[in-house]
Amino acid sequence: MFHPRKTTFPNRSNRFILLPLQLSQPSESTQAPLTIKRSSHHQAIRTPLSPSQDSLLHIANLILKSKPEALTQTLEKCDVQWSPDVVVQVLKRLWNDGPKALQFFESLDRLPNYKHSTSTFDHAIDIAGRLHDYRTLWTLLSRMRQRRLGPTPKTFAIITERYVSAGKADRAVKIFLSMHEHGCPQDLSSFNTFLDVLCKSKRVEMACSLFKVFKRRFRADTITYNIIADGWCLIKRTPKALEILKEMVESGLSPTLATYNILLHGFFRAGQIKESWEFFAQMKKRGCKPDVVTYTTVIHGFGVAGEIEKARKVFKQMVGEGCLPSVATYNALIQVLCKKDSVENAILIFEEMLRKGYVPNVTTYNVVIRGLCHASKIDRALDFMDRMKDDKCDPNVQTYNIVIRYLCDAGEIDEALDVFRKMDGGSCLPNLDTYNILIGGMFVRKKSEDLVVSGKLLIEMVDRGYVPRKFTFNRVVNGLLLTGNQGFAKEILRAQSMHGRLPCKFKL
DNA sequence: GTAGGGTTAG
Repeated sequence: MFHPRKTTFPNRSNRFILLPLQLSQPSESTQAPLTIKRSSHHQAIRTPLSPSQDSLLHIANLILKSKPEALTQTLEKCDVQWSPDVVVQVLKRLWNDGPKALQFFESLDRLPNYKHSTSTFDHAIDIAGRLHDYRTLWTLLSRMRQRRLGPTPKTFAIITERYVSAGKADRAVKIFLSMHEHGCPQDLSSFNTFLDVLCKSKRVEMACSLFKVFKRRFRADTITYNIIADGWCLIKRTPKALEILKEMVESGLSPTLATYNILLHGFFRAGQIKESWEFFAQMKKRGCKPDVVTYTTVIHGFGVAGEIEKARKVFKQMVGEGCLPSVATYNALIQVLCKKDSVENAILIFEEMLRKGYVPNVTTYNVVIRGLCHASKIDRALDFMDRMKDDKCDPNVQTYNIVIRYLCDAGEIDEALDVFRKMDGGSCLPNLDTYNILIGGMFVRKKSEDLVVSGKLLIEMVDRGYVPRKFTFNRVVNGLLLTGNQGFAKEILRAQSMHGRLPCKFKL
């Protein structure tokens, strides 16, 4: 499944706004891509600022609407000084339309005054990998090398992650081990990154064997051991994590606070609540001062286990012990209140965090919105979504997915479609989950017109590089046939044979 | 893009 990588934009809202002003301002002065302003003469006036979100949105929409053959022309006509920074931002906006993003990347190469950078190549390689288009991926890599722009260790982190998440972990190991043949030597940090990629995809056994073979060659450090321990914790095998940490100490490396936080989280994840509590107590007793990550782990862990009072108590305690909660701490508390207490109590905490000067981020809003939807208060959830826009915290694809899912479940299909339409003209393109949720919703009312919409959505998602499951495909085609839409059903089947990407099962 | 906390329900 496709999961967009975390954005690399500075996370403004995660900062505690009572900090001195110069600390809470992300420094943007070092990069100065150009932005567009139109005078009354429709002539572009360029000012040395990054393009505004609005103009990026405008550019992304132009690209989405443009036919592939006209794309270079469209780009020439854009009143933008193309620079790698601007291109990366546009590629991020086109993230959920991989084929378009790659067309955009290619068209730029035909512009006389623009040259791709290491970073734009990395993004294009990432997108090709996500589309499982490995031929394009390796072509891009060799072009990158010809132009002396890489590949860098980051490029290989991207490639190996794409292979692992496509279920090709063995191939990823070979690629990692052959990095040097592509002009990129391995070192400890690329080794650590690769082990982390394997662990995060739950290929912990494989990571561990690789670790055993190469730990001496790469001189495994604390971070290596932490990565492997966290891997075992992720699959709830805390005894294996403890084993690794024992080995770590024997090899002369000292655990850090991160090590303890990993283990603490592991106990909670494995449902070993008693062990978690004892471990947390031991940490404090032995003078290992918990930090905000430790407290957030404990609050979330107790909450998930249904121990709301304990979670609240720890939240109160942390301030007394000289540790201020972060936005993530609030998010953890709000989430567990939604789940195990009530959304009303969660909103009280949300309001408390505002009073104390914290700036909620998109996760905060998503947690509250989900809580409201879950309590069948969809109208209030929609109010919160509007409020996000006012608070300069744009809804992301998850926000839309939550609301669309609950609207479909409640049978409010027209409202769900309304929200969906807002996405396309908006800042965020639908992802695979969005299409699956909405196509499923088109079967709720058993209306012929809904099935036509489901067919259009199916075609659109394929155009954007998503592969529907066989189940989805058959369901839509069958639905169309059963509601007298034979013509459209045939059209979809024809598109299927042309694309060759759709699952092939259905025969007329 | 060398590690640790917060976003889905079933």
